[in-house]
Amino acid sequence: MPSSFIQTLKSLILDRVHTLFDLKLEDVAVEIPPRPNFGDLAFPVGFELAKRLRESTGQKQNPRALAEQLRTVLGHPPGISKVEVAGPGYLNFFLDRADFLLTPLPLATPSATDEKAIVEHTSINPNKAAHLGHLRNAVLGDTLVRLLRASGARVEVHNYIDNTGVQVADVVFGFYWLEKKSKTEVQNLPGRFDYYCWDLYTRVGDYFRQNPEERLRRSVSVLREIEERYRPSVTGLVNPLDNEITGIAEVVVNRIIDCHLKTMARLGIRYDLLPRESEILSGRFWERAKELLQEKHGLVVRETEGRNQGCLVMRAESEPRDAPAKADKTSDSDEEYDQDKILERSDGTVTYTGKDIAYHLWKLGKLGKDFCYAQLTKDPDGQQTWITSSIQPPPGSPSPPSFGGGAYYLSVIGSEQSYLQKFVKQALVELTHDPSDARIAHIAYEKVALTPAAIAELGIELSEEEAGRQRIGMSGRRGLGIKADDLIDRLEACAFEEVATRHPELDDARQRLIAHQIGVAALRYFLLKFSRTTVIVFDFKEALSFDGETGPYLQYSVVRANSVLEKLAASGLEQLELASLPSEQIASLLTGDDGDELWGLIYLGARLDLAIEEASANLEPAILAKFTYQLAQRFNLFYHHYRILSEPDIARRTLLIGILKTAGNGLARALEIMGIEVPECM
RNA sequence: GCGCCCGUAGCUCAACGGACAGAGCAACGGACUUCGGAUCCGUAGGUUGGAGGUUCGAAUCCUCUCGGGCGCACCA
Repeated sequence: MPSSFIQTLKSLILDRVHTLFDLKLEDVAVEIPPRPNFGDLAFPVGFELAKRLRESTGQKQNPRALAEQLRTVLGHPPGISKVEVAGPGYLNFFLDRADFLLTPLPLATPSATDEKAIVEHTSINPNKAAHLGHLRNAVLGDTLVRLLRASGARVEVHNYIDNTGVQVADVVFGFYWLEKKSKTEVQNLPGRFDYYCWDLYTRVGDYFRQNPEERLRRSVSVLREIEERYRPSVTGLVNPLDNEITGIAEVVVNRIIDCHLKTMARLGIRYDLLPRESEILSGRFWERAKELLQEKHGLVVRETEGRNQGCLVMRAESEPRDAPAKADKTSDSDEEYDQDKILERSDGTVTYTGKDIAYHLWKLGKLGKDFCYAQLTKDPDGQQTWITSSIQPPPGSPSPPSFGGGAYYLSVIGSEQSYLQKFVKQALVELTHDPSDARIAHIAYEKVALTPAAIAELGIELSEEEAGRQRIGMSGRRGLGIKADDLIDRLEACAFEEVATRHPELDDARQRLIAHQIGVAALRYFLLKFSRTTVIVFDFKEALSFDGETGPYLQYSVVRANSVLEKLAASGLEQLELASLPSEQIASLLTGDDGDELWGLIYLGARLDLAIEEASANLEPAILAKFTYQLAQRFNLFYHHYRILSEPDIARRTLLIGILKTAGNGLARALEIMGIEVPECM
């Protein structure tokens, strides 16, 4: 694999440092200088050298003088026009602009391997409509997938379905006891099923707040019943549909999954596999995982006394493994917490953490078990989505691809679950003997919150305490949130209004397509521009805006570039290949103030690969989002500053067109990774 | 009590330990007889919550402190 241009320069510097100062540095820092007159690549190597030489010789050295010494032995690296020493000890490299434009040097190289990555995202409880908080998860996850694929990785996308949890049980309780509906009635309920469940779920929550004893008697029994159905017994599996309660659960889950997939498809988000929790139970994944865990001495313990008596627990890292549970744990007061994590309850059932460990072992191909699969959907473009199944597929069914067995995995899960995920990761790292635990990652992100004002706008009442707070997190449990489809509808409606007035000549279908593309761009960029650790405080005005730092602004830039190219093609103007120009001519056009400005755009566009690399390495799509916006700004400046079609000088015009194409292509590529389409016009 | 995240312009957010802390929004003032103004330019706005420390260099790392969020279930 060819190493990147930056890597080559680094090696050169390290080599010269070695011969000149007899010093072996492992690496040397590189940065993009803050101002163009500082060159294109800066190495603050003088400082590092001074420090290291002082450590080894005890003598103080001048960083700038050291950089100067280094400069004299660098020679003339290919692609570099000059090297300057600047500031208190920087080594600044100036790229050969014309050469670079004609044959761009690779600033970053894709870290392509043949290994399979498994990315899990979305994973919404299948009992209600998706809200904006869920969209943040899905858009982050989907963009990570696209980002990894852009760096050449093989990625398998999972959307985990917790079809046996309390949330589903609560809605089943609502249908069965509050509404007295039959399985068939639930199946045939007309209208938006996910919206119906959204309201029902809220009503169930209210009901349980008023009748707490009902929760214990009814809902928990529903939960147990659902779990029982999927737990293999000596008589084998029971068909869940045979029973009214589990039948309702099955219907709810299937109908909601269908809604969620449709919602996500609007944003261009798809999945390869939907692993269901029921199959983790019926496939006895936990039993196998438990065996593996117990083979590791001291990793898990069956408590014989204390508050966790009878449970299988995993010791917190902070506590010594072999130590018995603290004696005073029975007398724990309210303010003292037990750090250990229960994996198996005293009644023998497994907790979420236990199931998650088993599931993730399977993801890495370390469980020694597999699911059965059924094809769920097949799109016209051939893309298939599969779902796990409790039964062997009938003969003649399409055979599934090989799922699981990834070299590593990334799970997009809210940061409020960090504590839990720490245990999952700890278990996984121990069981897989993989010291590179960075590749088993919980991608934590913060929630989308609402202001009390926005909640009031939704017509939801708050307690006095909450109304005084600055922001309140979305909660499906309380029906507190912006429903995903509502927001997408609103965005598309706003965009449609604009498109219809700007382009009355287009037919309705095309107007709607463009409005859809713009709405999705606004939403996806809005969710991506914040770094993962930032709590997004939702603001209608900001989210519905198409001006400034928004997705539509990015699209508009590409549309402008495309429009110039169309006009150019139609104009019959004489066109030359950029490569046909003498490089001295290009060089002179890229000199001076004008040249600096043009070069700035060329060089920024070339750094897209660096941004992609950085975003992948940090698993932070916001890095790419911010970069793309910067590139679009720069492009718009260029667009405004230079008339391309009316440029009389053909050499200059050729250069401008070349730059426009490069920048436009770069922007389009970045948008593709963010899942944003380029409309035909805007 | 313990753990994690966050305090940067009026508001919302950026800034691999590097050179003078940058954008958008809001405000105000401008832009060629348009390759489309969903654009561009300018003005104004900052002791990076506070105090110490490490470093040639700190918004960034360490300690303390103040303020906010989230966790710490035989729920997920």
